[in-house]
Amino acid sequence: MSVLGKLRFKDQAFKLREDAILDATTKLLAAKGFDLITMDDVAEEVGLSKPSLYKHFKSKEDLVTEAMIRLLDGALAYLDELPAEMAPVERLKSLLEWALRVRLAGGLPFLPSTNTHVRAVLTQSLRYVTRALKLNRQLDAIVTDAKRKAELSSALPNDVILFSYYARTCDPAVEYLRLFGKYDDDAIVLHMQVVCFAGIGAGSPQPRQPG
Amino acid sequence: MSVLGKLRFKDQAFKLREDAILDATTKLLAAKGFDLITMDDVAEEVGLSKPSLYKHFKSKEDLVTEAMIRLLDGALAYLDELPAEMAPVERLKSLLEWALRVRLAGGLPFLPSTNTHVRAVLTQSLRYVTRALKLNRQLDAIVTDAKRKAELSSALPNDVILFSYYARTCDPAVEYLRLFGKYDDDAIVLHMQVVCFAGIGAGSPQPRQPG
DNA sequence: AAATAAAGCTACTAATTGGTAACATTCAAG
DNA sequence: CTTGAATGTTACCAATTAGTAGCTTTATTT
Repeated sequence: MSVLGKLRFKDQAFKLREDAILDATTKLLAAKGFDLITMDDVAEEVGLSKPSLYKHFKSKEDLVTEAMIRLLDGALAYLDELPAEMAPVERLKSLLEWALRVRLAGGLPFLPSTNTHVRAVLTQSLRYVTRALKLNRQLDAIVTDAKRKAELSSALPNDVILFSYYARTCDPAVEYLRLFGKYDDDAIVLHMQVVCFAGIGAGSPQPRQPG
Repeated sequence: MSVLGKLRFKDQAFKLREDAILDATTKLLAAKGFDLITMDDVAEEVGLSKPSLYKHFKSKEDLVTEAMIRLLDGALAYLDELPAEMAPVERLKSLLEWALRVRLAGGLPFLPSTNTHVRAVLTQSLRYVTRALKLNRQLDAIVTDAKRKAELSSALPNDVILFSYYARTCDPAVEYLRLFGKYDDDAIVLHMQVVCFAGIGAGSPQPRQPG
């Protein structure tokens, strides 16, 4: 094992620890939300002392921002890996399903929904904003394509569709159905897809078979 | 002016102060959220010292619970005053419009959407839970009626419809469209109604003319 | 083995927050 | 006018939290 190998091992250990911290942060953000999560919580969840976290992240805000950046990267990667021949509306449905399943597994939506404080923090990060704009551009293009193919409502402006779509990825109805309903994850995802694309009004629901 | 009149005047002053406190609380809850709102904030907004708030409410939780109860009472009252001959789906649309306009005016949705901490606090109050269940029963009956009249999707279970409906009353897309779009309140309400009842997919939108 | 560097922790600091004690002011009763 | 009650405030308390100083432990280098 060469010196280079040893250095890599140490770097790997550092990275592993960093990922463990980010995992714990994501889990706690989903459970408690940004305003109630504490660095003590994260430290305890990882199994380190609080000051040790500051070897990896310079502040709580830095930590949360990096966790959210990782989520956005996940969504961008997911979009990238969808088959090129997939119809635009199917892309949107697939990403929505992915996001909902992440949430049902205890994860976070890839965009913060309502917390103005989080938003203020995140928009201070160029790395975060760059990714969010990239994702938005890609989804906007997909929406435009889907409209052209009569897959999405042409009566709704793109930004209305996009913001509503984002809101469906973090729809609180998911938690309520989980807590108070009798549905498994597949059923919840299916219903949420219907609600997103066909609404709750009378019409022809367009269910997508769960993957 | 009789002694009784004086007592009533004092009671009125007390009630006026209490309403001012609740107004301030509602405004701050909408702006900062439950976890970031402080009693100092409320006191400053009202123009009293913090300890004075405790003459009216025994804790921060009591204050917030009463503010939310007042909102629920508002929603129940609004439902009550709708014309008896109004179609069920129109009732739902009317209440959604009311809720959205309240929010666009700086107010709060009548049900908390995602904050588990708020929910835990509110469910400790019998007065709150009683009202929430009452509203839910009324809306469930309306949904059942609307389904019978083929106004709502019969493919979606009632609770899916209801939780989605509640989520639309606090849809974060409203804030985003307000912040980043070029829409006035009427347009936002109209779009949100379409998104709620017809979804974002291709179909026949069922716009309701803004009142 | 000794010295140095890196990693990790205990103990601490400053600031904030919900709520209270004690004091001050205003109002009402005698 | 004096006294007591009611209302309101300043100052304070205890607990919590982000972040840091200084100490300890572990790993690496000489």
